[in-house]
Amino acid sequence: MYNTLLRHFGPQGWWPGESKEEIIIGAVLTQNTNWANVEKAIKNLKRAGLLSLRQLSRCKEQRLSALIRPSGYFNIKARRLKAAARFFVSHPFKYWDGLPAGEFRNQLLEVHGVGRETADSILLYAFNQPSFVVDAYTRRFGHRHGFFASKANYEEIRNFFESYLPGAPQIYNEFHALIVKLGKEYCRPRALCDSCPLNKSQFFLAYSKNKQESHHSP
DNA sequence: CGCCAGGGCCTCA
DNA sequence: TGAGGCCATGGC
Repeated sequence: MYNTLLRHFGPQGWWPGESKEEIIIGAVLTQNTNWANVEKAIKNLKRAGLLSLRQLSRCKEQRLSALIRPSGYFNIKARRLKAAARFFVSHPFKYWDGLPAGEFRNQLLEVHGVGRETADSILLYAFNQPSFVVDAYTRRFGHRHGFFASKANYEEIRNFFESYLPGAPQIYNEFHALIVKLGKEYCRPRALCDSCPLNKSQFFLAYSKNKQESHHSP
């Protein structure tokens, strides 16, 4: 499926940010939010010279929330950005060199506003660590293909992908980005299976046949 | 107008 | 542990 998606859509070139710091900031801003809105907030931050964790840690929360208003949840996200900024000021990037990714992940999860997906996005896209990112698109895509139950928990789903994929960050990076692309164009809330690039794959056909035999809905 | 978008925290069983 | 409420803007 990875190869089919890559062939169909081409390399996605993620993360859409230019620096580690911008990726971390974007990971918080994009929580349950359209990326286009995040870009407006990032542009505001850049113009204000605040696209930096050190600057964010010094900025007043109220000023910050005004700047990131277009990204939605601006009061909540201002607080979360401050927390993430403080975290990386007290534990700079170099601090994590050579430390186990699992420990880094646990520390990230302690930060207010950094949950599993945000932590994994930071690990994978800012630090090139092989942690598979599970988002709403991933759940929808995986559930529709019968990989796991719709109510499967985060770690269960992450483990599913990590156990079937080579543990290379570049693969996790590209696959997640491709799943997002698929989720936006085909695997939408109302699924467009007829034109989906995956409905011609050998795996999909075998799966559909299986489903039919066991009387499940498609 | 309603739906949706690259979640996470808090509360309460 | 997990379900449910809450947070908010902007595009279609």
